[in-house]
Amino acid sequence: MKDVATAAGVALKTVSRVVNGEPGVHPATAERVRAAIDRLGYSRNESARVLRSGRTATIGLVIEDVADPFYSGLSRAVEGVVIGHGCLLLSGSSGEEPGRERELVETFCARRVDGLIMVPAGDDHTYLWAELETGTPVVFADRPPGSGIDVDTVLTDNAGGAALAVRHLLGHGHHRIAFLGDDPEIYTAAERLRGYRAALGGLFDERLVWMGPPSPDPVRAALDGMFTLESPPTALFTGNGRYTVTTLRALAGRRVALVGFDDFELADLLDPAVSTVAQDPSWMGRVAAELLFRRLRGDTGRPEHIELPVRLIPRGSGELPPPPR
Amino acid sequence: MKDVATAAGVALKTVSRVVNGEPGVHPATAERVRAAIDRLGYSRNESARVLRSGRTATIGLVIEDVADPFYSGLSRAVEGVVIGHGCLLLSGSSGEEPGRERELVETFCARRVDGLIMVPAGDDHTYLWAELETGTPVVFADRPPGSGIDVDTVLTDNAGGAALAVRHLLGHGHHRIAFLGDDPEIYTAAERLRGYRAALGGLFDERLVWMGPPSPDPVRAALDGMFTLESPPTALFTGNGRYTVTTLRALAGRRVALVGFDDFELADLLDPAVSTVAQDPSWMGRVAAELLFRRLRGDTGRPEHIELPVRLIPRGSGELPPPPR
DNA sequence: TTGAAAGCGCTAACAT
DNA sequence: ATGTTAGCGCTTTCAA
Repeated sequence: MKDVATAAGVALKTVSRVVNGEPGVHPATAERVRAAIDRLGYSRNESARVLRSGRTATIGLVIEDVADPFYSGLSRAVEGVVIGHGCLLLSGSSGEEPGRERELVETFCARRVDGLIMVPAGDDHTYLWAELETGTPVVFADRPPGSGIDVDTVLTDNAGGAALAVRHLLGHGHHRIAFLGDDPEIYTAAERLRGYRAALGGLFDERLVWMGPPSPDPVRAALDGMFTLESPPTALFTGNGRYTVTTLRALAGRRVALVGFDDFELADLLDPAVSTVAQDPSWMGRVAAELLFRRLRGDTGRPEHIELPVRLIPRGSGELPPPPR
Repeated sequence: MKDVATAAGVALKTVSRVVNGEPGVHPATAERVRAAIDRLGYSRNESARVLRSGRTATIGLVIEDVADPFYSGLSRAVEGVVIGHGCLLLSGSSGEEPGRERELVETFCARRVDGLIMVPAGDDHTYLWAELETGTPVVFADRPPGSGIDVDTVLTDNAGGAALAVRHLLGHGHHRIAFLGDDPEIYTAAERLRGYRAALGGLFDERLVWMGPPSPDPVRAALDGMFTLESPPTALFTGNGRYTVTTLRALAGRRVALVGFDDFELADLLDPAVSTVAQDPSWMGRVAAELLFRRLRGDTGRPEHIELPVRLIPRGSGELPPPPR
């Protein structure tokens, strides 16, 4: 900046004004400065600007895994809003590990992000206290913060979506509906189980519930176990997109009624086409990011707790009737 | 840092030493400092560190779209390597717009990233000259840089993969093999067309080639046109994952032999299961990132041009015989 | 083993 | 409309 000033025959501050588009610079002077900038290939050092001004124009995003379509969709939406506000996005994947989540958050905070959006992996977020006190806004997405923290949160109506799926299957004559989902330690899985159970009421049978990681072998074993019960399931409700796919593979062509939580590409091309309870990851990302920027603009209202609705997309698999007895 | 120093009764420099794990601090002193750090909830201001030291420990990644599984897989792999080197990843999507690509690169450079990995959207990268001269290493992935720039590059064997697909279909008795792919302005699309054409030799017929954006209506129209030819195609080769899916939808159940470039989840569950030419996005990401860190470690050898092999995964659709005449 | 001082490149506050 | 000065929080350099 000093060199540009010398080259343009002005003071350093004038260059700063031009670079920042501040008013009160004579057009001709500004032009001279811009010419010097181009000639010297100058570009402002953001670290220095941040150090002085305290504003980084950076938002941190912690998700579970960029390679998961749900989170990459969410990322893309967050990125869009962030860019639209002239900011840059730092992002990282926790891989469902609380320690990694915390490391990422601490790294982002050390870089003085203006705000943070996170899909938590752990359930203890008291380590955020210090940062929250300095005024950095934090928005939780997809899963709520652990106890002791109350900030803006954007969730999906998980229980409602699960109930929707179960009622849909009940409506098509099923009484034995199994649930396969993630470990209930994961918030969304627990909520979906809750909705499933509530909608089933007296029909609930714990032998038709299996929760664990969505790996092929355990899922196949679980299904085999259920199908050899005296009164086997006639319909399945799968707790997320990965589960749906793993389950479909394990079924190996057997035609069983199925509704899956999470929509996925190609659901319409399978045979039967797969009925799903669809969340909208872009919507969640957009809402979370907008909530964050509202805080950055100075909104100090009470924390918002938004629950996004889901919709059931009937495509065939969820409308299969129970087999005749 | 000053406050921590005061609290611990040492000089500021000693705190700096402890924070950076520099040697030459008495264990007891270090312990006092660490206690003060915890008590005060201190975390180092990275901007100040960067300003002074010049090293940001940050890598920039420009891709086409995080929400595309190919690029999200690549991102995840890059992130892994970057984190493993104690750095942070800045990433952004160009959305296939050269202007946006350049903006992202400039933003990253203004933030003084230590290095850059990019999937270019445009074909003029002379704007990188200034940055390259300052010693910032740049690695191109998936597509090569425009002329005038020679840096490390990691590509897929696009032409070879296309030829593999075509030879596979020829081997199953097809003579009329259509190609549907992106606009040849996109490097990978042009290369795949080249491989397709080379493998077909005299059988090449430009009426069986359609290139454009992978939108449902145009693709359906193109297919309809080809299938009403006097001598219609008996097999299709689709130029990327999105194309494969769009084409499958447009086929609406018609059984036509098909091999798609890019593997995708669920390819095995469709009927017929889809044969693909599989690239490995994670591998590409890892190789690109490792190339970058090699440069950051000071390797000044000539630019590397790596071409990753692909493999054909036969699943059924590529092995369908031509219909009897 | 520890500390003091200089200064990275910029912007805020205050002149002129 | 333009310039001057101080200082953001840290690392580097040099000294004790």
